[in-house]
Amino acid sequence: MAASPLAAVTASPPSAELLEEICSFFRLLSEPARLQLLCQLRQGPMDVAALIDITGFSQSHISRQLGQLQRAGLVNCRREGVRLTYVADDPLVHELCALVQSRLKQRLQAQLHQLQNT
Amino acid sequence: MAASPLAAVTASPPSAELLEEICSFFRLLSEPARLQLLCQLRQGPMDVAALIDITGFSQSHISRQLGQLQRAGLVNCRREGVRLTYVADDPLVHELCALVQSRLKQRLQAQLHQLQNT
DNA sequence: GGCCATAATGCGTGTGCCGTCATGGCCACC
DNA sequence: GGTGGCCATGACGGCACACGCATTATGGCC
Repeated sequence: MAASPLAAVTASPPSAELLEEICSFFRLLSEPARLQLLCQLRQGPMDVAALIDITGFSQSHISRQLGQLQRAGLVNCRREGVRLTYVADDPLVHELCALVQSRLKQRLQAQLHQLQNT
Repeated sequence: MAASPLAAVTASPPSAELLEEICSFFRLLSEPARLQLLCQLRQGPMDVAALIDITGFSQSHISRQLGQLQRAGLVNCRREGVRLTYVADDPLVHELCALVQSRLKQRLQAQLHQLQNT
């Protein structure tokens, strides 16, 4: 059963617990700071200092966000001497972003089309 | 250009505006009430009274959430006499949920596997 | 037009989370 | 062992938003 990951969701509304978990996942991605970190780490491994430098956020904030992402399994870290190097090798986030992005794009095009017909 | 929707995201970190928009979209899905509404409407068109009955939320709350979803283009509504019937015929949300769900599942399996090896 | 049901909108409250300051723990190096 | 740089964590302010109550706007029916 449930050979396809689509089946369980398509068939009937998910249970309250599953729904809550899915929401928690989306919530992780709903924060610009976290998504920015993920997108930056997509480029390749980085230590915290570099992330602070790029994003401009405080060190404690970066640390907290990375902690959340790590608990969700979206990033991992390895020690490089005294520094921690974070990696985000999971393609899932970018699949999701790509889907949403194409959606936003097609929506804008539809709005543009409607304006031209007016 | 950008024949594949994956290309733009994979290549380089998205701009701040795009990132913000993507976050806003994820934010819509990060609320259990909204995601529940979307999942219910996936079953088929429904009027507001039915949604109130199923979810147990107040009428004003349902109305607000549906308004947000509608502005994002995730639901539409048609008048059926005095009632409004909402529809959510967009497969995107369920693609996203399915991806996240399979992710959660595989993560739980990994944790289980690790416990068995201990 | 008057009336009723349905949906949308101000308003207030509460809560959860973002973001920073300050502190504490950890590791390498002297 | 002492010291200094790097990261994590407790405490706190502030703000955004979920959620319900009460009210208003809107469309069908007599």
